Amino acid sequence: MPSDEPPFDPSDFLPYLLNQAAEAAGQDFQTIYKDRYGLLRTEWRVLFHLGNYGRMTAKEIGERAAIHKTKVSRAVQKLAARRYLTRERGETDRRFEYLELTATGRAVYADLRKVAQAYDARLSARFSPEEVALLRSMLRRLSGRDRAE
Amino acid sequence: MPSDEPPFDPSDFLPYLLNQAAEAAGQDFQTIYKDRYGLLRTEWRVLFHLGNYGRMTAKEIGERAAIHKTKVSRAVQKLAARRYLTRERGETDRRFEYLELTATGRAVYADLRKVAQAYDARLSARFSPEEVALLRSMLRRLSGRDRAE
DNA sequence: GGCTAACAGTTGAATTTGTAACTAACAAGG
DNA sequence: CCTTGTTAGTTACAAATTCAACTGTTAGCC
Repeated sequence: MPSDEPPFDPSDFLPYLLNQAAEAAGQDFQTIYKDRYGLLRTEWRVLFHLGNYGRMTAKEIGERAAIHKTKVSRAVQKLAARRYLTRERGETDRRFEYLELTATGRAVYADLRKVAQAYDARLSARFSPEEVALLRSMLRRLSGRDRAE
Repeated sequence: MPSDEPPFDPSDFLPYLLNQAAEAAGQDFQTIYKDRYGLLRTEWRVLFHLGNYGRMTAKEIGERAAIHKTKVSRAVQKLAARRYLTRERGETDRRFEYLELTATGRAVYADLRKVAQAYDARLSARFSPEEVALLRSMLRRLSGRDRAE
């Protein structure tokens, strides 16, 4: 016996829809970095941030990417074990560790970056440029990382 | 040393953006069903599907909501333990189990549904009706549940 | 019937994540 | 210096998720 009240399809519920879309959109790409380099999602993100912005600390990565520090910590450990990045203690403040991609790490980054761009283009191609632009801006606002609320 | 190539900010990458938005959008609501009824996300989803569409099997739920069968199985077990739903073996085919909310389950559903609707309205209010409509339709297409690709 | 394959759902072991407590390093005030 | 508080990062333990193998049941086909 469904409810008597006006239907409220779960698939109209924004958080639900966002989730479904995010999962579906990330699926194929996930298998690429997983199968090709054995990376986990967090690892891929950390790699991506370092590749794009260069040397930075774990804390910075966590803040920029909104990843919890324990996740960053574990991802960094795995990436370091694979020689994708090097860690260097801060000289003035020894609590920090400066992370930087190795040549290997940069090569992986460059490869995945290409794939990511192509993948993004493929997703975007399903809509008009204006639609995609609006989508991006709305998603940014929803994610609360855009100071425009 | 960031890459020499044109920047490709991770936060421009659609799967990434979708993920961030989904996480942010779901956060507050998650604490509601968690704190108020001790439900896990999957449990809440199963409850919602049964509340909205009425009696159905675990398999149907899994297909509609794109939840893996083991997740559904465990969610159903917890919901049954809390007497939120009843399970009934199919008479013609005893492999199936027909799931249905109890009065308690329906009450929980009704309450959460109200909250969800209000929550959705609050999220949507940040945009124009046209924008929200477009967002929903794009998300549906991305999630691949809309046969329009 | 009796064999095999397919299917709904469950369970167990291995991964992954989340929470909280922890270590090591610095900073500020006395 | 020596407390007290804060910060960057790690670790330990519990909770959740995944993957694969498993049970019980039905269907097809000889």
